[in-house]
Amino acid sequence: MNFSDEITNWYNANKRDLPWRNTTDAYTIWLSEIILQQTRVEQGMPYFYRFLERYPNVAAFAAAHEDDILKLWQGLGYYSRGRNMLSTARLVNEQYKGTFPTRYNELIKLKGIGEYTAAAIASFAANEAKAVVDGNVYRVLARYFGISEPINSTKGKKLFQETANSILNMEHAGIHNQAMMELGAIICKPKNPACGICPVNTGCYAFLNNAATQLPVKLKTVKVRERYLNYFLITDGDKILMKKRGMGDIWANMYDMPLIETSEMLTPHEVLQLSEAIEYFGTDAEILEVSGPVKHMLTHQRLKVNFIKIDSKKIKLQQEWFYIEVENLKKIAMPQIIFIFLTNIFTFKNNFPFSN
DNA sequence: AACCCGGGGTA
DNA sequence: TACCCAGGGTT
Repeated sequence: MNFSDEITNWYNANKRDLPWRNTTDAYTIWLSEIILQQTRVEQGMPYFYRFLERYPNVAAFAAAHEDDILKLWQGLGYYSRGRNMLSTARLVNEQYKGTFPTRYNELIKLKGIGEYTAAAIASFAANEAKAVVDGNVYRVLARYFGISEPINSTKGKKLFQETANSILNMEHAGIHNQAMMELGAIICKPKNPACGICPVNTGCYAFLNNAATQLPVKLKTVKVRERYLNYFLITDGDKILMKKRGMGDIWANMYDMPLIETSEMLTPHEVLQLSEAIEYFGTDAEILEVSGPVKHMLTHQRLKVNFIKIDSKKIKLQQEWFYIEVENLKKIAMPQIIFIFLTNIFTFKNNFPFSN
């Protein structure tokens, strides 16, 4: 048996029962693939069910408002995925009459769909002979063939794609792709791979040369930037002052509170003396309570967040600021750290999307 | 080519 | 802490 047959047999006997594997509907597969980008299967699963229930087809998705998509996406991260999906759903609804395309050359044109996702949808929905290369596949190929070219270099990406193409089962591309990824997820894991029970270990470079820990090779990790965020908790009766974030930074178009970012850690008192703070709140703002700094790690940013509850008689409402009933906070999409903070403060019920 | 975009699990 | 996860977009 060749490589593809070996892993396919293994896959058929050992695969996980995942909901998006029981359909050839391109919309459903698209939904699952976007949700699973840089996201663990277990983490994405509840979101997949919730999105499919709320938006069972392209037309339903296309009719949604961005606020609704972001709210449903809350907690999953990489929120541009949700915004791009809405854009793509609307385009498909118009130009493809609500029928999601299944050809690679059509899919690759759509916003939020790159080489991996186009190959995944095309092969799963229509069995088109396109090889997927995701994090799992990089690992399997690097180890099996002993490829030490970095997976995140231009040269490496090309080489790995060509290698994946060369072993693709042209008649059963969908199953082949699933098997490649499943092998990477279940056997050929990043740490402590289960080489002893791997169906292709007898031909594996890394197994034969005890090199699994050295492969794949990945170029330098990006530096982590430190940011200091000072959020202001301002209430008026049962209302709280919130704002909508703009584009061009983390959490685009989501909601948080009035914010002053500083280049270093300042005390709440020092923050209130900044000209920006005086413009917002005047010179007589009173600090009622302080919480923080709360550390929040993103992939490339280390956030240190202070929450400052103030009482000010002279708040100058800014463009995107507004008061909202605390009861209605559960309806708007917030970054996780804001959601957790406000939940702890107010314990507003129905902690949608997920309280666990 | 380099950088940006989240949140959570794991060793 | 460092690395990874069914990556893609922008500059």
